[in-house]
Amino acid sequence: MSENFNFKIEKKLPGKLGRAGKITTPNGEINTPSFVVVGTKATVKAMTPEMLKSLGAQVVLANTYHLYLQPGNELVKKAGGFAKFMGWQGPTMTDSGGFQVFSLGAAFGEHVSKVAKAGDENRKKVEDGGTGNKNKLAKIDEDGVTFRSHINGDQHRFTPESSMQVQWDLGADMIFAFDECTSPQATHEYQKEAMDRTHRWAMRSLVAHEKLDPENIQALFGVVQGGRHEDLRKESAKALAEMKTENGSMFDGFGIGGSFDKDDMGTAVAWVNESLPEEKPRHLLGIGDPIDVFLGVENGCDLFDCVAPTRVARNGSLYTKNGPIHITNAAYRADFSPIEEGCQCYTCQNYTKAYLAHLFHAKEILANTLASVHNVYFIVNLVHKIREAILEDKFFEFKEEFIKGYSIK
RNA sequence: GCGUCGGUGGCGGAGUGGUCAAUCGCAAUUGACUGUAAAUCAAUCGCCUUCGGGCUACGCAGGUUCGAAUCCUGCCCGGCGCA
Repeated sequence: MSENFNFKIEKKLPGKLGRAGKITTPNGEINTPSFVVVGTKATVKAMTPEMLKSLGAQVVLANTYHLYLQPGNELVKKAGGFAKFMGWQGPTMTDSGGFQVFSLGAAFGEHVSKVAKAGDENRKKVEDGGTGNKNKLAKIDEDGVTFRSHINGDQHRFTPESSMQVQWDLGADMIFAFDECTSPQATHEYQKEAMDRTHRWAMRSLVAHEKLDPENIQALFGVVQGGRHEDLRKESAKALAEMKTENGSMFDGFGIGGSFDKDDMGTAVAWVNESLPEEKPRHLLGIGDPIDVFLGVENGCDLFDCVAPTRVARNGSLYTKNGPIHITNAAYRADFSPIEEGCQCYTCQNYTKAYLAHLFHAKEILANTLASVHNVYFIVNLVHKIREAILEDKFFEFKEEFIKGYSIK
C-alpha cells in the first residue's frame, strides 16, 4: 500500500470477520463499511452530485466499458477524470468492465441474475458458462473479451491491459483488475476455468497497472471469483492475496465478484474473507439489498456497490424499514403520508406517497429523482448505521431488529 | 325530412360469414429488478371455474344460415351532405 492509499481498521466484530475502518484516498476518506453509489456513465441516474453529498454518499463508482464507449476514455481524461467531469468531489472507483463480460455475454437475453434465488434450482446448467451463444454481445478468449457495442453494434476488444489503460484515463482512486463475472448457471468445471483465467488476467492487470502508474496513485483491487463453490472461492482468494509481480507489486484491496446463491451469500463471503489478508479493504461487487449488506459486513466486507437502490427506485420500489413498497400500487394513490415516517431524506421531508404515486403514474421525470433520493439515502444511511453499531458494540442487536422489521411482509 | 357513412371490451382502434372472448396500442392491476443493455421488463386485464372448461357478449330487436361482430329488415344514436 502506498502513501496515496491507506486502510485502517478501527474496530472488529467479536467472533466474526466484520470490521469498521477508514480508507484514505487521494480524494478523501471513506468511513467503512460504506455503500458506494453507482454512477455507471459518470452520472448517478437522475441525481446530482450535490444530492449525493447531502444524503451522505462517500464514494461513486463508474464503469469502464460504458465510459470507454461513450464519450470515450480519451475525452474523460481531457476532462480531468470522470470525477471532475461529472462534478463529484470525493473518492471514486471504476469497475473494470468485467461485469459486462457477464451482462452482455452469458446473461444477455436471458433472465439471469448474478444472485440465484431459492426457486432457481432447476435452472439449466450451462457447460460453457452461457457464453457460447452467438447472439451474445461478448465473447471470451484467453487474451481478453470481444464486445459488440450495445449502442450501435461496433466491435470492441477489452484485455486486462486495455482495461487498465482505460481505467487510468478515467482516473478513479480505486480500480479493479479485469475479470470475468460468471453466471450462477455455470458448472463447477466452467467456474474453475473462468476463475483460472481471471487469475491470469489479474496478474496481467497488476503488471499493466505497475507500468502505467509507477507511483501507485490508483489503488488496484483484484477480483475474487469462484461462484458458489467453497473450494474455488478459497482458492481464488488465496491466489489473489499472494499475487505479486516481479517488481513486488501486489493488490491494494480486493473485490468479491461473480455469482452467488441468495441463501448463503454470507457463507460464501466468509470463505473468501477468511482467506484474504485482514489489513486490506474488501469490496463486495454488485451487492446491495439491505439484508445482503448486513451479511456482507458481518462476514468482513468494507465496501458495497449496487445499482439496485437507483434502478429499483426508477421502477417505483421504495425501501422502508418494513420492506420495500411499490409506490404505484393502488393503495398509495391517496396516501398523504411520507414513504417512511421519520425518514430524514429530502423526499420524505417534503413529499407524500400520493404525490410520488402521481408522479410515477404521470411518468413525470421528477419521480425518478425523488425515488432515487430516498432509496440511496436509505441504503447509504443503513450502512452508515451499521458502522456506528459496530463501533458501539451493537451490531448484532441492530441486525436482528432490522431484519425482523424488513421481513415483515 | 331525404341521402350517406358509422356505432366493437375502461378508452382508441383492428376484424367484414367459421380457427373470435375478439389483433394491437393506451389506461388499469400485480410482480420482477443485486459490479446499469434498464424512466426497463413480465403477467393479468367480460363473468364463473375443481383451470378441463362453462356462460354472456361486438347499439337494440328480429331474420337468413349448419354457423353471424361480419349478410338482410326495422328501430335508436352520432358524423357529414342536400333540403
